[in-house]
Amino acid sequence: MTNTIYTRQHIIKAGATLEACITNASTRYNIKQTNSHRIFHTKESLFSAGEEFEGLYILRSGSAKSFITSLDGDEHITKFFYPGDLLGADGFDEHKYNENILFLETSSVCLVKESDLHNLVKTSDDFRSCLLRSMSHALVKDNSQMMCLNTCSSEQKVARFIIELSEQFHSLGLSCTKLRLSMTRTDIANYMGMAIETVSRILTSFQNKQVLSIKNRQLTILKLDTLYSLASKEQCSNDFCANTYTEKNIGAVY
Amino acid sequence: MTNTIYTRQHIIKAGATLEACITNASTRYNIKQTNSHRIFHTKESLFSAGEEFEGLYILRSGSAKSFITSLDGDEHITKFFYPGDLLGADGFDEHKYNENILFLETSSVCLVKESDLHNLVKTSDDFRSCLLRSMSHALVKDNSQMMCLNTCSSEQKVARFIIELSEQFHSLGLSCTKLRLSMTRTDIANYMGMAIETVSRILTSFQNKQVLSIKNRQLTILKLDTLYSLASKEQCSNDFCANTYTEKNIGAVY
DNA sequence: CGGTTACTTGAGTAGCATCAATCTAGGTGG
DNA sequence: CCACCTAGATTGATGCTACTCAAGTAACCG
Repeated sequence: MTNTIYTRQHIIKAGATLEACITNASTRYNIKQTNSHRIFHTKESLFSAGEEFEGLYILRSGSAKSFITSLDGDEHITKFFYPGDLLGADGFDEHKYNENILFLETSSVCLVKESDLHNLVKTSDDFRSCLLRSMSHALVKDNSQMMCLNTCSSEQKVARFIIELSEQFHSLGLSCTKLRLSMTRTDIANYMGMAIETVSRILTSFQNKQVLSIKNRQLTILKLDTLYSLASKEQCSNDFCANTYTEKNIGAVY
Repeated sequence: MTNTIYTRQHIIKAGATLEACITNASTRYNIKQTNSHRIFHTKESLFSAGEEFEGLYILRSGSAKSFITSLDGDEHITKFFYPGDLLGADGFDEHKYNENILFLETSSVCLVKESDLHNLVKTSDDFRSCLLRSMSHALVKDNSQMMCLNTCSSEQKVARFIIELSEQFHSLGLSCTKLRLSMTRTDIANYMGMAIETVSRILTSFQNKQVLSIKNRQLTILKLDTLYSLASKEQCSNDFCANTYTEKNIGAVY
């Protein structure tokens, strides 16, 4: 049964299910399963924009980032990936990958070759549903990310980023309050469309508010509910935002 | 043969091809074709977020916008649609539509019911490829839109918006220099993440620079190449941006 | 342990949003 | 057919968010 109740984090499930589907369907419909597993290390590349599309990858462990490059050479991070996530779905378009994937830590992936993919889509109802759902979910996430980029203040952006991460970790069965960031501050800033100094300042202000504590890459969320209210729009209008830059001056760490 | 050479605008082709695929495949594989055609008028809604997913729509004529609503009720336009575009692909995710679609003018659509969709994907190689390509292309476009929102100045955003529109029109066989905007300035501002006043000011500045002329919704591009350079990053750094707000004061319309 | 990369903090300012007022066009009803 | 009304668009003045530049500190790696 694939009729699970779908939550906000279900891309993970969909991803996990995808892999299950592959195993199931391969044996059931007697499809020669050629999906290979590989391990990569920090800063290694899975593929780059322009390379021939070979199939989809499922991230099994670790984490990665995808980025595209503008004509003038600067890079923009489009997404961070965690176990269960699908990599390379943008490759169907022109039959070559559209983005670059770099691993943020030691990670393992599993390749589903294009030919297998088509067989699986044809024969397995589960797999077909999973794949469509997974790509569809990516579109949904893109929309909400775009809305955030367009309408959120920097403070809200950082709060949202941390919450998203926390939920992601939670859905993977990890702690949602104690997390290790696998990306740099620069990566976060780039992804969220802000200056690295702003990210740093806001994280410091969150620490001053006792909302979280962060040392290097080790993040502990102290007040999850406050973080949520910082991420929502109404909350911000009066005090919080204004204080981000000035609170040191009025000297208060209540 | 679906192995066309893919250009920037090929989502149109893919959309068009999609429809062709449906017709072909339906007759060839004897699939009961239940896709219905309907006509909508300005400001009418195709579906709203949360409604049960029934299938995909292909826009045949006219134009539409999609938007999502945040918790505090404000709306954010996520995309504009033109003939050939696929509507509702985000519905696979939770089996309900995720966004709202409103038509910007009198338009017609064609529904491909979910059941038909699955049959087509199973039986028709062409249709399957088209669908995957189409969804994949949406992901690619999202990425470039996000990069634009994150890194472009307001001037670049407006320039890019117009160029995108021009290319869209061109790929539809219409003039790429004389176009009628089907959306309001407010819509453009919302989509591009800026204030409506800023959009208006920049359009005025483009007119002063003789790059384009715009009267109400009727836009004529006078210098396409200049527009392209305004949209690229390097160009902006020195003169143009600084002058956007001040050029009137120094009084010059060279 | 020197060199590089990552991060923090401060000061100054530009770009753009906001507020407010005016203008225009399209639609409606008397 | 004209006067009115409302939504859409323009233009100006002002202020704030967040970027840039700059300098210093901390962590990491060979």
